[in-house]
Amino acid sequence: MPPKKRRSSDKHATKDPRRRILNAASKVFSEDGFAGARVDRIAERAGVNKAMLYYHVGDKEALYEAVLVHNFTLLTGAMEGARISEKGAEQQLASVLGALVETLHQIPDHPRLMVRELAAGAADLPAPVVEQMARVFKTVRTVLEDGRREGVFRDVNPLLTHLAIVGSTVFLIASGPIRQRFNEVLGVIDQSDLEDEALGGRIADLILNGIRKTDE
Amino acid sequence: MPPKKRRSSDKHATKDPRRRILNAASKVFSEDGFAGARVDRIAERAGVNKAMLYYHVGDKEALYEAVLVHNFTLLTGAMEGARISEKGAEQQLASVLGALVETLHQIPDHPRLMVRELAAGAADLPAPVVEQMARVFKTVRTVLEDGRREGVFRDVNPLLTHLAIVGSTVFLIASGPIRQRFNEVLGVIDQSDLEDEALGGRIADLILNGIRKTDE
DNA sequence: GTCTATATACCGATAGAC
DNA sequence: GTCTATCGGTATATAGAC
Repeated sequence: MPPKKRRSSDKHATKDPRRRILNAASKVFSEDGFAGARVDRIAERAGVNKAMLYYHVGDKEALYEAVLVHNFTLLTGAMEGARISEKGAEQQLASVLGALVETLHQIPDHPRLMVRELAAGAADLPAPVVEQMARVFKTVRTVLEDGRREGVFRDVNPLLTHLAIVGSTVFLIASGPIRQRFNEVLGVIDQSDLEDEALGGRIADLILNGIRKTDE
Repeated sequence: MPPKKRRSSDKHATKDPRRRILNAASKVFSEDGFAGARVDRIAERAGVNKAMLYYHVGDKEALYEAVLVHNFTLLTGAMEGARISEKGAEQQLASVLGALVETLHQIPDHPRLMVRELAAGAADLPAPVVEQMARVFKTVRTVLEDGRREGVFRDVNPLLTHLAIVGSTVFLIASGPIRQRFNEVLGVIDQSDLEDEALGGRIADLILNGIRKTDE
C-alpha cells in the first residue's frame, strides 16, 4: 500500500475536504467573481461547514489563490506535455492548441476566472499565479520561434499571436453559456460543429492559416 | 444657437451630471466588477453626492445597464459606419476591424466590462445590451458572408470567426495593464509595435490571413 | 476536527432638512 | 436639485463549546 495520502477508501463521494472546497470555490468564484462570491455558498456547495473552510484553507483570499494555482497547474502541465510529445513546430502548435482547448473545456471555471482577472488588469495577482501564466506564454512562444526557424511560420509577433490564440480560445470556451441567448436574438445558427473537441481542430486551423508561411 | 441641450457653456469641466456619473461608473465597474464596485466610489469619482447619483440615474443596477448601453452604442455606431464606408468585403473587414480596435482603445472600460459579463455567462444581461451585442455580430457576419460570396474569403464558420476576431481584439485591449507584469517575469519583450493604432493593422493582418482564400 | 452563534464592519439605499 | 445622517441588511471572520 502506498504511503501517499491516506484514502478513506471505504465510502463514496468523500474526497479530502480541501479538494472538495477547492472545486466548489472554483465554480463559485468563476460564476460570481471574487467580490461577488459568498463564502457561505462555497462551503455549502462543498458540503462542509463554513468554519471548516477557514480551518482547512484559510480566508477568502487564500482560498482564491489556491484555486487559481491549482487550475493553472493542470493547464501548464497539459500544454507542456503536449509540446514535447510532438516533433515539428506545426505539429507541436496543433498539439499545444489541442491541449489548451481540451483542458479549458474540462475546467471551464479557469478561463472564466482568468478572464475576470484580465478585466481587472491583473493588478494584484499573486506571484505564483503570474508565474503560471508566464509558463503558458513561454510554451507558445517557443513553438512559434521553432516554427519560424524551421521556415514554416511567418515572422509573427509572439506576444500578439499568443494573445490571439489564448484570447480566441478562452473567448470561445467562456462564451459557451451565452451563445444560446445569441441564437434567440439572431435566429438559428448551426453550431453543432462548435461542440465537443472539434473545437480544437477548428481553432488550430484558423490560427495556423493565419501564421503559416505561404508561397508569397 | 442650437436648441439641443442647454450647455452651461460658461465654466469648464462641468458636463451634465448624468454624463459624469456614467463615465465614472464605467471606470469603476470595469475595474472592480459589478459586485466589487462601490457606489460611494463612483459618486466620489464623478464629483457628485451619492444621493444625487441615485436621483439622476437610479440604483446600482440601473446605473450598470445605462453604462453598458452607452458604451455599446459608441461601438456599434463606429463599426456599422466603417462597414458602409467601404466597398469590397476585404476592405470592409479591415475597416470594421479598425473601427473595433480603435473604439475599444478609446473606451477600454468597455471590453473589460464585457469580458466580465462573458465570464459570468452573461446570464442576466439586460435585453437592450444583448441587442447591441447582436448588432456587433451581425456586422461581422455580413462582411464575412459578402466576402465568401465575392470569393475572397474561405467558408469559415461565422460565429467561430467572429469570436476569434472579437476575442483576440478584446483580449489584446484588455490585457494592456498586465503585459508590463509579464515583462518582469519573462524578460524584456519588444512591444513597441503593439502600441497605438498600429494594433488594428496587426490584428487585421493576422485575421485576414486566417480567412483569406488562397490558391489552394 | 467539527459546528453554532455571534461580533464587527461595510455597503446600498433613503429619509428628510434646506 | 442638493446634501447629511442614518437605517437595515448582509458578509467575512472568529470565539468558544463539544
